[in-house]
Amino acid sequence: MTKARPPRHLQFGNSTLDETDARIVAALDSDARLSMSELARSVGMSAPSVSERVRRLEAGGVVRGFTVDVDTRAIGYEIRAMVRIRPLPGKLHLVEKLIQEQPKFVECDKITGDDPFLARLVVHSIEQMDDVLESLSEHAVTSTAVIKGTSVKRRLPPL
Amino acid sequence: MTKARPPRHLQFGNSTLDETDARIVAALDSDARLSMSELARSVGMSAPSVSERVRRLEAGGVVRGFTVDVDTRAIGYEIRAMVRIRPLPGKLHLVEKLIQEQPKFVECDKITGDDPFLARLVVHSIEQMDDVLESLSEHAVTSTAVIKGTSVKRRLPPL
DNA sequence: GTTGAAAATAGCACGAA
DNA sequence: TTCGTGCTATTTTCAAC
Repeated sequence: MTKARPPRHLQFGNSTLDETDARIVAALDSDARLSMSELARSVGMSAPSVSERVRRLEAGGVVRGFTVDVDTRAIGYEIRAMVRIRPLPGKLHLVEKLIQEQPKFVECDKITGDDPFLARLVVHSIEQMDDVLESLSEHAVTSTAVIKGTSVKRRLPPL
Repeated sequence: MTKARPPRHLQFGNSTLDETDARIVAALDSDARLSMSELARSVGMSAPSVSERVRRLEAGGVVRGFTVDVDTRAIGYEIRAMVRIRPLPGKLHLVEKLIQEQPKFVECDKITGDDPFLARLVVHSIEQMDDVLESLSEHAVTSTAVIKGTSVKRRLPPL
């Protein structure tokens, strides 16, 4: 009896990608709008094969979708900040809802430690940042660190 | 004398987008692989016009590119964490370099406050997380918060 | 910004390895 | 089961307006 490799459709969920899938994902990460033909050329396969692999990567949950990388500063959001948020006793769910409903919070993770939330905030000005933080002050304590620059731009880990 | 609106090609860099551009960017954010035809239909314009607007959004720096949203858990990175990093005296640049060269740090911002760096880390296991933090311990003090979940998935601020 | 034609591409069925 | 070929429909691109 030969050592069975799990069928491809079960390989997603915890495992690694094969060489070809990794190259496809990496190529799409640098330009998600590549045509299937270009993609196929860059990995040395036919377009239908690549197309099918992308479909499976999406179906398997590895690829959640394709998005645009917008420079928020270019549209007037001059200030970015990371805000740690500690709701007052009994206000955890209320505060989470307030964060979700404030669209200038562009991302928020629930984390371990003293502060349950860590959120990314973009605003047009310091005054506007103060307004947003002020609107939470009744229900939570916040610690804000303004972003001065970027050391590592969002990237994929090793595939 | 009529109140002059700045010409479109100078509008990027600090201003807001017009209604159509905002709809285009929002549509691309939810699916960056939409065809120009579909995009054109959704905003009620011809394909060449939409195509030209997208080209200008890229040239103007509003759109930096198109990326894929990968679920790192689906490829085995079970643990995500936010790590605050405070280099020891004189080691700021060395530490920044170490962060940049560790591909499991998938993002890192330079921030104000006691800890100069705030980095996002993805790892396969707690043991692997410890390895990464250990590799910095000679040059920096770290504070790690494991991500338990997400309150706000990365999204665009109001356009 | 729109239209229309030519080139490129995507999607499908089918056959080969 | 995965990949490649050939077909048709759709899309992209460019020109002219």
